[in-house]
Amino acid sequence: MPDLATPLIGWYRTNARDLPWRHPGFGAWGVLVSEFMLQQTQVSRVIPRLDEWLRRWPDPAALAADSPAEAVRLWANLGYPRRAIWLHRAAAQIRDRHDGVVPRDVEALLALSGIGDYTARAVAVFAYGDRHPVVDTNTRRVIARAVAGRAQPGPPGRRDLAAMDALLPPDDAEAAVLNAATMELGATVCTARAPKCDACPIAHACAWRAAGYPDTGDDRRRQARYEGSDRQARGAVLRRLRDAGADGIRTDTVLPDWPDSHQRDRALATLADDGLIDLDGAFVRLPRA
DNA sequence: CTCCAGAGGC
DNA sequence: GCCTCCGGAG
Repeated sequence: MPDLATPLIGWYRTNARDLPWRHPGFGAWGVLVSEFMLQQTQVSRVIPRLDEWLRRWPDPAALAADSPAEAVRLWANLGYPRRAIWLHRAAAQIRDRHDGVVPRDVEALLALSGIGDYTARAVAVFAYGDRHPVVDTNTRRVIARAVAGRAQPGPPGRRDLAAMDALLPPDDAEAAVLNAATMELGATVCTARAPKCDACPIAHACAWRAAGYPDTGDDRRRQARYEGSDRQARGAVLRRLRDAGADGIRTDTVLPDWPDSHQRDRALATLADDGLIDLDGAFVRLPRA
């Protein structure tokens, strides 16, 4: 296999975007919060929310000492608000298990709520400089094309970690840069829709290009329609409660004109299950604890 | 419409 | 393996 690491690392040195979490001394807590926010959410939408969070909660103990309700409020419109609850729980776990210090060990990170294969390794690598494969949707697409010669990656799986691990240089610091560089290439050059192969530092070694850009089919799942979905109903309930006071509102005044009353009730039940709201008799509110 | 620095439950 | 979970940008 041709060496992809050297040209990718060289390209990254001069083409990386200037993002807050890449600044030296940003800190493991900042990296952790940014990675939670970046799960399925674009960089441009994360940056302002991240700044607000870190000014209000500069360390895990500060977040853990505040209420889940405030975490959900400041999460605002980032989407997937369970992440705000999980991050609040993770902050309490860090306080209780790790003396308030974001752990460095991947297994310890994986044991925190809301942290999976991607986020655990992203923290260990980008905050602490250790050597692990970090695989996100960008990395999966770059490997699918450059290495496997396919237009799109298959379903995510364990093999993705092994594939990235095989590309990592032995040196910890260089491996960390390659992880970041591969993600960056996928985000800015080897994009899903219109890849800019003319600007690609590994075009000469790309298996997909060498094969003539075959359309290898697309075995990805299609995402469900949002309009009319339970997710839309849940989002509407939470928006209503974020705007309400700490005491919440009467349950029968939540989305009174929602077209499907069963769907509205289902949204309330599943939000309560997720710990995103408290159903307290005739009242509903964001969770105080 | 698709895509996005995924995770967790089953 | 399968599915759900948000919301904005392109």
